[in-house]
Amino acid sequence: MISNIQTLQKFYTIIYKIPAGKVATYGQIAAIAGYPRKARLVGYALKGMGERSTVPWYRVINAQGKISFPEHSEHYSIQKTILESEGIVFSKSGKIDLRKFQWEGRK
DNA sequence: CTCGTGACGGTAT
DNA sequence: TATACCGCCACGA
Repeated sequence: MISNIQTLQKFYTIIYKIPAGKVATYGQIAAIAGYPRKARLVGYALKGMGERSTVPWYRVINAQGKISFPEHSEHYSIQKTILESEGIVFSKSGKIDLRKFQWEGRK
């Protein structure tokens, strides 16, 4: 957990804005929140939130266009399934084409 | 206080 | 395209 509640709220608020059918990267969320180069904080924020949270964490992926979980883990399959149900397409190598699906978010 | 560890990312090779 | 490194930084042992 991150002690700075303000920062957490900022991250969550931004993530809530990602529309279905689009994805954003950890670094992108951090940058929009005003914390460029602090992508890891976003990962920590999501890791620390409970299962019951309604934050669409599954719409956040890494800058390589891939899911940041081991390919055979439970989390991985859940995230991939949800994203595909929203229209996101995965390539053979498990990558998402950010040119097509990345959310062009702004503050 | 030091160290290892990440739901990360940019650069170099 | 694939590794390897390094910067970054909250946390916990």
